[in-house]
Amino acid sequence: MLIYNMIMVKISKNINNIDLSNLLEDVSAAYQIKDKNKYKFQIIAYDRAATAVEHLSSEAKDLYDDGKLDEIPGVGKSIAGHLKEIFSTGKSKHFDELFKGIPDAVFELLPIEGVGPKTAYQLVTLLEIKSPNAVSKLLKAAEKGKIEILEGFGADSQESIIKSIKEYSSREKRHLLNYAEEIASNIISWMKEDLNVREVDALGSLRRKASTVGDIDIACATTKPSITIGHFCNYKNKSRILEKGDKTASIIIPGNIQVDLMVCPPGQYGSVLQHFTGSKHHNIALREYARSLKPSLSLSEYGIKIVNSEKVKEFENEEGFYNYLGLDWIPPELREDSGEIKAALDGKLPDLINLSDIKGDLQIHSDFDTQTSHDLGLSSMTELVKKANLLGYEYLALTDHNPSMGSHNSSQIRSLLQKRKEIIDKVNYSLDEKQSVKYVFNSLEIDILSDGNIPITESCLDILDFALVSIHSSFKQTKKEATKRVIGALSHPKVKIFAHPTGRKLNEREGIDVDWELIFKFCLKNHKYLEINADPMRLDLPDYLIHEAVKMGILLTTGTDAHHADHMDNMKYAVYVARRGWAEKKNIITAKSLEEIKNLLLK
DNA sequence: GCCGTTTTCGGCCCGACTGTTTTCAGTCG
Repeated sequence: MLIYNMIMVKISKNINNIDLSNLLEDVSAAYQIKDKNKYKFQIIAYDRAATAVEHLSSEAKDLYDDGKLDEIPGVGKSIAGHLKEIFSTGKSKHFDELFKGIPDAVFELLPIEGVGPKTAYQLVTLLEIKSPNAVSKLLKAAEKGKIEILEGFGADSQESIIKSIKEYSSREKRHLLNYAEEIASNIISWMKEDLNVREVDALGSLRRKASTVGDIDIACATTKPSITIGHFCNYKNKSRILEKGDKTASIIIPGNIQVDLMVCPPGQYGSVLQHFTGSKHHNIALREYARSLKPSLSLSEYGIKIVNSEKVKEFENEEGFYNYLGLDWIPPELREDSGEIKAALDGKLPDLINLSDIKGDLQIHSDFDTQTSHDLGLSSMTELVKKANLLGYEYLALTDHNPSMGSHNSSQIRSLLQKRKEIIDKVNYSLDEKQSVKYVFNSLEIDILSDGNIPITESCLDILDFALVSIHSSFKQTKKEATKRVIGALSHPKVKIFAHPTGRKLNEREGIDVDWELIFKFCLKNHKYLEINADPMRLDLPDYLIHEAVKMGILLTTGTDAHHADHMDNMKYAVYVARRGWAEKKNIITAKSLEEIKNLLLK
């Protein structure tokens, strides 16, 4: 959480969406401190605007430059006016007035779990905590026992503040999807040992297959709720119990990972699944839709009821829940409030791609030594083909990195690639009727240099069936430079695929800043394909860009970027992201047959 | 302050849990 003055310093240069979203959250917090009831709807409005800005697929500053600020859903005339004032003058009179009388330290405390605006304000004023370093000052005060003697606080709340601050400072980043899946599967196995448990599922962002997962959510249908909650709290690997009630419980496991459990009788499992899968925004939109029906309906984890009535209709499964609202069942990956409710109402939900549709893997690294500056693969071409057969693929592409430019001249590169081609040809000759694999593409993953050139001559490119290009350096170029760079590299006729397009690494670095609309148009016109990289650390293209690409009719490919035969099992992660981007079988070239894909890649 | 398959006015998602309280406010998801 940034404080207003710190943001103001940045504004004169370039304020990004995260800063802006934090600012709007601070405005909401300020209203909550001033008068929660009086400003009830302003609070809702600013919270929504904050979320909307956070989830924008383009920078708010760019929208401002184009005069499109008030096109953001949830940002109306008033808020757009304040933002315009900030973008043009560096400050907002209205916000200045609002923040008057609220110490900066208050906003510093808001990220602490369990400390909201009111509590933060109480603590800061009663203990006279000053910015900066308000969090560590609060911790010191707590450890000296200064909180428990304050009115409205006690020993328990003091203890929980201490624990929260310690967790907050050592708080792990969000977890990668594959790691979260592993943790969840251990806990699900544990829950199945309780014989009262009828159903158990991982929910929340994990069930929606988001790229990163914060808390792990689990739901259980059980005949004996209290026993099941107790069993959960006895999980052998827990660090501590965060809370334990009749219907929910939360524990912390090593690594500071929070696991939440919700239990219910089997007859309510459908509504519990729905509720706990979220997303929060999907649920809010769904409830608003339900309220707009006649008669007006109210949704909760217990089921559906007519507003102001008592009787709740229960659902054993989710299909029943959605159908009761006149909607098709919505796959969890789509539940982000990005048009899925309207589509479900109109019977126009996409027929999402499945892992079983995938017929090949178009990014794999072998152990052939291309004398590259990047990592070599660890498995031989034969091992990789064997694995592809196990997966039932029709084809795969060997896409080793290009030879390093510093230590090779053009003719050395040429002879290296010629030798490699002969080996791949032999592998192709060795394929027979008994194998599912019919063809191994001779390809290469080539660096895009910072000026948009590639370190391979046209005559070397001719040795290949086709090439991938990707960015491994100079991530901080301006949007204009980077866009030109990418289009330059994609312009070679042999180059067909733009691999891990943003170059992001989850929890490590942001991707490049480019004009995606321009690049998408170029790909569409020139028959270039955007990769969905399955490496759990990349998942690149990201889901929201896939959605944009799908809407434009651009074809995408999937590749695991495997550097070992075992990594080829990661294809499911590419499919998850593709589904989150509304991709159908027809949008993905690796769902096409060998003959079809040859037409796309070799022409 | 936002917004429209009910609306340009009159609504605005829903409930669990905790701590400090004697009936509820704050926080969270």
